[in-house]
Amino acid sequence: MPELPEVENAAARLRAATVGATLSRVRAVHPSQKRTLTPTATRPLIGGTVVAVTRRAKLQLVALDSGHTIEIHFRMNGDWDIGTVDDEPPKHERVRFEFTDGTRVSLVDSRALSVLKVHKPGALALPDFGPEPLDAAWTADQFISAIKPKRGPIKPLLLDQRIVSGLGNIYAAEALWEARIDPRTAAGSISKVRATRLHTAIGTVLRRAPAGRYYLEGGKISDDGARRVYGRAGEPCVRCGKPIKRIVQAGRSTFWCSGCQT
DNA sequence: CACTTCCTGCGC
DNA sequence: GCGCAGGAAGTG
Repeated sequence: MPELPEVENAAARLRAATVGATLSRVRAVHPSQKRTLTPTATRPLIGGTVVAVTRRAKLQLVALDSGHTIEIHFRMNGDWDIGTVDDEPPKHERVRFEFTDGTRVSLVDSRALSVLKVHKPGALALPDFGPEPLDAAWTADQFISAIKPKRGPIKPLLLDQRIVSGLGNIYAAEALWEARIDPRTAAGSISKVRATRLHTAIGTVLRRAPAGRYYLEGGKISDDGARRVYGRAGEPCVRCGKPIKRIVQAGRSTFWCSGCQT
C-alpha cells in the first residue's frame, strides 16, 4: 500500500493505538519475517513501552522507552490491522504485536515483502534519504541541484529515495503528468523552469491524495478521481484527450500522455 | 544504467 | 497458465 501519504496514514493509526502501551508479545508469523525477527532480536522488546511513532521517507519508526526502535517498511502490500488479542487473526498476518492492554497490531501483507528491523539503543541508522517532499525546507533549487548531474531518465530518478524521499510509482507518474514532462526526459537536461514546475507538482499530487490512498482497495482503485494517469493505459488523457501510454522503465510501469507530456 | 530477486494473489 | 502488482537491495 505504501507511498508517502499512505505510510503517513498508517503511522498515524499505529500512533493512536500504541503510544503509551507496553509490549507483551512479538511474533513473526511468516517464515520470511522469522529470518530477521528472531527470538534474540525480539526478546528485548518485551516490556518496553511505546513512546513515539514517527515516519521518515516510507519507514515507520516505533521508539520504545528502553531505547530500542522498531523499523517497519511496508514495501508493496504491507498494512496494519489493529484490534484486540481476542480477534480472529486477520488474513495474511505476517507479524503480530500484542500489548498488555489487549491491543493487537498485526502486519498484514499478502506478498510478505515487508521488512522489519529492530535497532538496539543508540544503534538507529537509516539509509541516506533525501529531503521530505512536503517539508517547506525542500526548495526547487535543492531539487534542481540533485537532478542536474544525472543523465538517466527523470521518472526512475523520482523513485530514488536519495533524491527526494517518499515518492513511489504512482505519485512519480502523477507528478510528471501534472508538470507536463515526458518521463523519458534525461533528468539533467530539464530546464530550470520545468524542474521548478515538477518540484511544485510533487507537492500538489502528494497533497491531493485523498486520505492517503490512490491505491487498490478490495480490488478496485479507490482514488476519488485524483489519479490522472496511473493505471489508465488506453484511456483518453483528461487534459488533452490522447490515449495514455504504458512503457517500462527500470523494470517498472510508467503511465504517461504523449500528447501533453513533452 | 537495467535486470533479477524477495513473495503471494488477482484478473485476463 | 501468464503477466502484472504501490519497493528497493543486490548484481552485472
